[in-house]
Amino acid sequence: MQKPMELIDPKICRNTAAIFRALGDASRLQLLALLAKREMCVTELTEQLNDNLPAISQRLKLLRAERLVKTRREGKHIYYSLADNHIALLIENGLAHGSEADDSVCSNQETGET
Amino acid sequence: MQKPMELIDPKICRNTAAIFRALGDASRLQLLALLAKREMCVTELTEQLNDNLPAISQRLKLLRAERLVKTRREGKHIYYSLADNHIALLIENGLAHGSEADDSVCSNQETGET
DNA sequence: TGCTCATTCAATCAACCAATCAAGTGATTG
DNA sequence: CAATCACTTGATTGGTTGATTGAATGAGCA
Repeated sequence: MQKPMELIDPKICRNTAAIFRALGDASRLQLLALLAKREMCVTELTEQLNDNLPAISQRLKLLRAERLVKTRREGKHIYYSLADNHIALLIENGLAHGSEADDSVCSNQETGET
Repeated sequence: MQKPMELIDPKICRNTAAIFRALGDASRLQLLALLAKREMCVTELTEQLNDNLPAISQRLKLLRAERLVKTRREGKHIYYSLADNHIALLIENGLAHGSEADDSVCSNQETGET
């Protein structure tokens, strides 16, 4: 056996993996990309994403648990935004890579454009 | 309803999410971090990570399917390495964020250190 | 204070995921 | 060409995850 190499601290590893896992879903990613532009409340997100409200609330709950988004209450509305700029960078970075990746991974080729 | 905002192309979104999902596991992340240093064959990875061989092979299969790693055969050995530098950057970036994150997320505090 | 709107929470269920083990493949060596 | 080494594959199985529904909460307004 070769000399053992330095491994990453397991705690950090789990932490980081949790962040990546939270980013690892198309619906959540779309949601985050929207929040990267500006803060929004659940209702507006629901309309923008054309999805049902509890589902989005559920996703936001998960993202909040992983501290990827933060909230701000204003009267009746609760506004969501990205927790910090680091996250925005990570998303941007990932999307850049995801864009240039080949399309042979996806079997369906709907454009989704209006 | 406010004016609809530009959503990300669903195909790109799924693609990116798939990459993040592949990164979203502590074992795989540790594996990738090791490969970020230098290419290695399965046997060596098994020793370095102190895990069983089929498990690691299985993880590599998944990572290969998502094109995060690439292989190079040399005689009996198959050497694995990161698919491209973009991936290395993404991992580095994520780990940086994962390191500075608080530890209250994890409920168990085993160190896992030998 | 009671009503309503915006949103969250809790529980259930289906789908997906990853670990494991045994068997298979493909390249080198005698 | 048969054996061995290095690794992959396939099937199973237990554990996680996410969607859904309906009830609950909390702020503002009459």
